[in-house]
Amino acid sequence: MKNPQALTIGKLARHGGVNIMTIRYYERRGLLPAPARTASGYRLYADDALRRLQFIRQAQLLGFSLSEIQDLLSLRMQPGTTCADIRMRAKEKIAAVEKKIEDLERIKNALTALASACRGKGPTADCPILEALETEHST
Amino acid sequence: MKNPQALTIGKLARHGGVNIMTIRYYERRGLLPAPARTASGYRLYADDALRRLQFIRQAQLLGFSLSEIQDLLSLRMQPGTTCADIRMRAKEKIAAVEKKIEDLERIKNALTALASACRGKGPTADCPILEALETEHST
DNA sequence: ATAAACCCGGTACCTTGGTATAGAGTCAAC
DNA sequence: GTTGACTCTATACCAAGGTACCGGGTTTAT
Repeated sequence: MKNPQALTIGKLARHGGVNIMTIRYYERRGLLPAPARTASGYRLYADDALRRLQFIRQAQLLGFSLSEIQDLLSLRMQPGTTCADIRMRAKEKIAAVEKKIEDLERIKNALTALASACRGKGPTADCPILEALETEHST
Repeated sequence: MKNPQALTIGKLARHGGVNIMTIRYYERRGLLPAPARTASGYRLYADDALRRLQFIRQAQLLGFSLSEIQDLLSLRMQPGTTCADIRMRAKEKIAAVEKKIEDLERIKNALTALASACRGKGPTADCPILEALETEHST
């Protein structure tokens, strides 16, 4: 390991807070480029691999799937891609997140209504929650 | 088919709005009880299977997983289960949904901040969205 | 110099909620 | 009385995002 910034896969994994298998998986998926190898076949990563890993994890935290992240990464590489392209992806994701939030709000309201209709005592035979579940119902 | 209310799997599927395979899958998972069979092995369902199917679908719409639905169903069967037990499941689900909403709100806010930091023109080299993704960041 | 820790590739497995396919048997209608 | 629609079982496959195991080779530390 002559290169001072070269990381073995284990070190990259520890620094990046992921599992070694995850790194190999990302490489298979094309999210991480295939790194240099030692004579014996060990992967050797430069620092940019760590930044790439961070990119992936941050994007995941923001709700992007690995496929979408792949898309973001390849956009970034393609010359001619503009900031606007990236921003569009972000806006699309915002819209998707908003939709998911709305769906969950609807679910929450329906559940809350059911839970408050149930006075919470007695046998299940006449539980309004169970009853409601047995009948069609525009949630 | 002497029984007037007996349904073949195909009819049950159509009435319930699901795929035939889904019904068999629910049976394998234990969500639907194994029905009676004709001499030739065809499944024959009574009307309560349809109600059960509706229960499952409604509960899914409310965000319950199939395992949780299984739990609800077996709770309902157990004598001694009270309305309060059911209500507790509903409240737990409400809390989980609320947490998911909060997570998504956080994601949405982070994405919105990034998108508005990006003026949407120029090359990707200095796109604030991409930059933000490369650095650790308490979302 | 030898044990511990590391790494290799390949493959299989996990969860969730189904869907598809194959090859066979059965039922209803014309 | 045969064609077409239906059903049967068993097994495999899908997305998504990994995780685990295996049998071997390599490095590192003592």
